[in-house]
Order: sequence, then C-alpha cells, then structure tokens
Amino acid sequence: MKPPAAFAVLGCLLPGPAHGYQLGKRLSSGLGPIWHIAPSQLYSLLARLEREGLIQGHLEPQGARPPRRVFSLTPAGRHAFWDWATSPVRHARDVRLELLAKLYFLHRHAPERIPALLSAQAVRLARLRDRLAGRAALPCDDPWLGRIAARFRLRQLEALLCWLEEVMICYEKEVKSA
Amino acid sequence: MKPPAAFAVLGCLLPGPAHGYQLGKRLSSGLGPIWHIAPSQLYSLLARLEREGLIQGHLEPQGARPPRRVFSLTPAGRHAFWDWATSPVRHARDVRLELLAKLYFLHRHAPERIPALLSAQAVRLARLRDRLAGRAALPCDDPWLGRIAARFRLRQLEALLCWLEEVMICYEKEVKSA
DNA sequence: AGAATCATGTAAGGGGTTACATGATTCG
DNA sequence: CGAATCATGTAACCCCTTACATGATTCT
Repeated sequence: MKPPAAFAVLGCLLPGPAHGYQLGKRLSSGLGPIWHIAPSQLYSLLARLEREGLIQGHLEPQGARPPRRVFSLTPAGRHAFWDWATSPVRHARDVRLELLAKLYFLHRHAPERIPALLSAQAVRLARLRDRLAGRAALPCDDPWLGRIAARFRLRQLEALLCWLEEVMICYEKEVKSA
Repeated sequence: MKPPAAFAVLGCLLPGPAHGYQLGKRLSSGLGPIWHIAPSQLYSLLARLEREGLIQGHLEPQGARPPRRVFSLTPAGRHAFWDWATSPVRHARDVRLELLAKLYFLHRHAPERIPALLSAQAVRLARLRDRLAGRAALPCDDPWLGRIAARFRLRQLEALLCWLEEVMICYEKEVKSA
C-alpha cells in the first residue's frame, strides 16, 4: 500500500474512532493545505482500508437518522501507520517538471521563444513567492506544520527562481556561441 | 487536455510522422530521464489523441509483416502543442510533500521520533545530492536539457536539505520551550 | 423559509503503473 | 539456435478529480 492519502486517513484515526464525515473534517483542518482529499476519495479509501483489514467499521444507529459507519484502527492498521510515518521517503527518479518538457521542445523547435517563456514564468513565480514571504505560516490546525510547510514552499520557489535565472544565462551562452 | 505526457507525444511528432514504436524511442531518448512514458500508456494516449482530432493515423502496409499505424499531427494538434509549449505552468496549490505529512503526524503523536526521521532523510538526500553533483548532466539526446535538468534536481535537493536543517532547528526550539 | 452543513456515497473519466500476450525479424 | 528488439496492444489496478444524488438537520 503506497498512497500517502491512505496513511493520512489512518493517522487521523489515531486520536480515536470516527465516521467518514468526521475524518473529512480532521483531514482538512489538519492536513488541509498540504494534502486535500475529496469526500469521494475518502469514502473509497475507507472501503479499501477496511477490505485490507487496516481499519474496522461498525454501524452506529442514530435513531431517526440513517446510521453512521464508525471506523477504528485495527492493530494491523496501527502498525502499518507507524511503519510509514517513521521511514524516510524515496526521491522519485523522474524529474517530471512540466516546464522542463516545454523547454526541451522549444529548444529544439523554437529556441527564440525560450526567453519569453522563462520571463513569464519568472514573473508568476516571483509574485507567488512575494505573497508567500508575507505570511509566516499556512493555515492549519497545527501551527508548527503551517510554519514548516510555508518555509518549504518558499525555499522551493526560491530554488526554482534561481534555477530559472541560471537557465536564462545558460541559454544566452548557447545563442552567442551559435 | 492537461497531461504533459500527451503534449510530449505531440511534440515528438513535430519532426514528422511516426508509428508508436518510433515515438516510444523518440520519447525515451529525448525526454528520457525527465518523463518516462510506458508503451501501454503511449498507445492509449495515441488512441485518445486521435479521438480528439489532434493526431491522425493511417495504416502503412509492410508486406509480410502486419501493417504499422503511422501518426501525424493535425493542424489542431499542432496548434494545441504550441499553445501548451509557450504558456507558463501553474504552480500547484497543495504542497503534497509526503515527508510533510509524516512530520505532521509525528509532531502530534510521537514528536520524539522526529529527529530520527529527519536525519535519516537528510542522509539519504545528501547521498543523492553528492552523486548528482558529480555528473554535470543527465543522459539524454539533448545535452542542454540534460544539463538544465541536472541543475534543477541539484538545486531542488539543496533546497530540501536546507529546509530539513531548518526544521530540525525549529523542532529543537519547540522542545526547549516546552 | 431558505441556506448551510451533516452524512454517505455513485459514476465517469483521466493519469499512471505493472504484468502479460503475440508474433515477426535480426543479431551474435 | 537463442536472445534482443521490432511492433502493437489488453487487462487490471491505483491515485485522484469533478460532478451528481439523496435526504436529514440546524442555523439565520
């Protein structure tokens, strides 16, 4: 089982059993700006996690209202969660940066359009960075998470911008040498 | 139509018509380390692109061998490609860094395990960075792409490592204040 | 009374993966 | 002869998204 979303669901059951809607709330208030999970995905994750024995649901009657399905972690689920949470992540092999793909094709078939793309991209990213540099944290339950998430984004954007400048220089050199 | 993979296919038809297998070669030698596309995905993309009128295939008889399907760009496909290639990309709203999710849960339920995770992660990433800093370019047809892709990865890794250090410090501060 | 929100889903589709099937040809 | 590679897919599955359906309750 790979998907972080599934582990996020398990993690949100640590404080205690909950039904789907409650989990949705826990997820969006806690991991909100980091990892959004739509209700439809949540319910399908719950079904799969139950199929796999990592959580267990039982119906809780509600009188007049239709009963809710309350889920709790099984020992296997708890174990899987801690296993995931404490192990470092692998870095993906592919770079998969869309901009890189665009640059590749432009370089081969329309190099003169590279500067326009680079500067348009830089303008956008710089605007984003400035907005982000203003706020110290993203909005979520855990202020620590909000802070480190904001710092992460900021550093990422800065690295991207530096790289864009480097690419511009690198491109100009090529032009001169040709 | 969003997926970069589909545009990569269109882009690989710019030099001229090609059949599926050829396109696979063009893709892997050109965008290889950036954006791998498996044959099965390629053929399904081709089917969709044809359905959408962006490419057009016709059978090319091969004598004894079964005929090949040779695809070429339609005007609509050419237009869609250039539109894509010259417009800046949007930055995703979510942060979606798996490590961030792990840290979130550890912070709430087992903060004492944070240092171990951070340092294990740092060790891994540092090793990767060192390996990458050794080579000047990733292997692909276009040396310029190989160079800028390698530089991008490197800068990204460096930013990640800086951030990890920052998070460590940030965590220690919290511990002291508690 | 009408809007938000509680609460649970289904349906459809796109992006991507791994594994498998099939058969011809060319290279060592 | 056997292995690689040419060449084209199918099947099954996972991740995720948008749109929709349904009906009760609580807030304004």
